[in-house]
Amino acid sequence: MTAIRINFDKDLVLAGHFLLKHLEREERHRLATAARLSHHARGAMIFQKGDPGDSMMAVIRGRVKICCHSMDGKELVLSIINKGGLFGEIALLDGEPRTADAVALEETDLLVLDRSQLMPVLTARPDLAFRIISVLCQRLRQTSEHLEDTLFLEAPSRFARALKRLGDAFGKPGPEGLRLDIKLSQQQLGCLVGVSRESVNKLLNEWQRAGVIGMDAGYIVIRDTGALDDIADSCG
Amino acid sequence: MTAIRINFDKDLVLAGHFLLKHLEREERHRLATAARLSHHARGAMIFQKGDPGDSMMAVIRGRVKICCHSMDGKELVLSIINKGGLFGEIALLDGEPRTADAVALEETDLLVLDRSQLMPVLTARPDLAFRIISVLCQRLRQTSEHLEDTLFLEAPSRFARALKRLGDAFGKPGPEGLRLDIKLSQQQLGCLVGVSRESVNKLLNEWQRAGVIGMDAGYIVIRDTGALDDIADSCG
DNA sequence: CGCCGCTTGTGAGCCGCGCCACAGCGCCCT
DNA sequence: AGGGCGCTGTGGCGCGGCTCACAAGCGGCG
Repeated sequence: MTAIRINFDKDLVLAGHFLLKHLEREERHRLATAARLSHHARGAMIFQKGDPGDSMMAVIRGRVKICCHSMDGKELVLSIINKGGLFGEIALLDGEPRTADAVALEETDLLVLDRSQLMPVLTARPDLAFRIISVLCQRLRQTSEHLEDTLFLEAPSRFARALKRLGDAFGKPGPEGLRLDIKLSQQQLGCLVGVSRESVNKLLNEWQRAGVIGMDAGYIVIRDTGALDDIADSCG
Repeated sequence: MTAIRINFDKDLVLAGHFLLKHLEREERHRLATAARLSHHARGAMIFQKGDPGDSMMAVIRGRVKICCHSMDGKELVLSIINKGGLFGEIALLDGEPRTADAVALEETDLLVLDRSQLMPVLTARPDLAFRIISVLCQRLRQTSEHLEDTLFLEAPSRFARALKRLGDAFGKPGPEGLRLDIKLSQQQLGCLVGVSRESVNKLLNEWQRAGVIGMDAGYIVIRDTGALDDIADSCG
C-alpha cells in the first residue's frame, strides 16, 4: 500500500523535474522505482566533503545548504537549494569525492538517484546529457561570478548582490516590496558572502534606516531595488 | 599543397587531444577539415567577455590566459591554458555569451571548433559527451577551490598554493628544484591570486631569502616543496 | 645614444573589516 | 520561574594588505 503510494509520488516528482520531464514515461518510471526517498531533520548533515559520492539528490521538500569549512572553522555557504532543485551532481558525474557538505536547513525530503541507475539512461538519451551539461555550465558561471565578486568588491557591494540573488531565488512580492521567504540568521548571511556577522548586522541596520530594506516578522523585505542596485554596482 | 599539409596537421592535432582521440578516424577527419586555424600575436585578445560565443578552441602552440576585469580596472586571471589545453567550451555548450576574456600570452596558434560542427558528433557519440561532462566537473572543482582559497586564506597561503599549481602545470624538474617554465610578471602573479603586485614582490623576496624558492634567468624555481606546503597549509 | 615604457624593489600611511567584548532579548527546556 | 543558549545590536582595537610614491634596472626603438 504505502509502497504503491510512494512510487506514485516518485513518478510525479520526477515528471515535475526539468531534468527528467522530457524522458519517456517508461524510462522515467524505471528511474522512479529505483530512486529512494530519504528524510532529513533540520540541521542534519546529508553528506560531507570528502565522502565518496555516487548519487545526486532532488529536493522535494525543504531546503538544503551546500557549504564548506576552513581549517579554522569558518564556514562558506556556496548555495542554497530550494524545493525542485538538484544537488550533488558533480560527484555523481565524475566519480570523485564530494567537494562540499550538504546540510538540511529545514525538515527535508530528498529523492536520491544513484549513478548505476542514471548512467544507462544518460548514454541512451543524448538530450538528457545536454541538459546535464547546461546545468554544469550554469553552476560554473555562478561560481565564477561569486569568485569575481569576492575579489573585486568590498563587503557592502558583495552583500547587496547576495540580497539580490536571494530575492531572485526566494523573493515573494509583498505589499511593501520583495519579501525573502527564507529565514537566515545574520551569521548565515555572512557565510553566504564571506563577511563577518557583525558587518552584516551593521549593513542591515544601516540600509534599514535608509529605507532600502525593511524587516517583516523576521524576514527581510527589499523595499528599494534601485538603491540596492546602486550599492551592488558601486564598484567599491 | 599547403592545404593538404595543413589538413594533415589538423588531423594530427585532433588525434593528440584527449577529448577527441577516441573518435573514429572518419569522424575526426571530418572535424579536422571543418575546424579552422587561427593565429594570435602575443598580447592579442582572442575573445572578450560578453561576446557571443559559439566556438571552442584548442591550443596547438603558445599559451592563453583567461581573465576578467573589475569596473575599476583590476584584473583577475582565472586560468592559463597550455599547449594541448582547451578553452571556451562553456559558451559553446550553453550558447550564452563568453564570461571572460581570452588573451594570447605568447605567439599562439589555435584550432577553432564551431558549435555547428561539434554538436552532431556530440549527439552521436555519448562517450564524447561524458568526456565533456568530466571536463566541466573538473573546471567546477577548480573554481570552487579557488573561491575557498580566496575567502579562507590570507595572501601568503594563497600565493603559495598558486605557486604549487603553477608547478604542476608548468614545472620542469631542474638541478636545483622545480623550474616554472613560464614567464609571468609579478603583476600577473598577483592577478592570478588576487593580491597586489607589491605584496607578491615582498613574498617572493622573503621566500627567496629563506631558500624556499630561487630565481633562474627570470624564471621561478621551487627549491623547498615542503616549506611551500607548510606555508600553503598554515591556515592563516 | 638617449628616451620611454615596463618591470622590480621598498618604505610610509591608511583603511576596511575581522576579532573581541559586552549587553539586551526571545525561546526552549527543566 | 529560572537558567541557558543562540541571535541581535554596538563600540573599540588591531592588523593585513592595498594605495601611493619614488628609485633603479632593463630592453627596444627611433
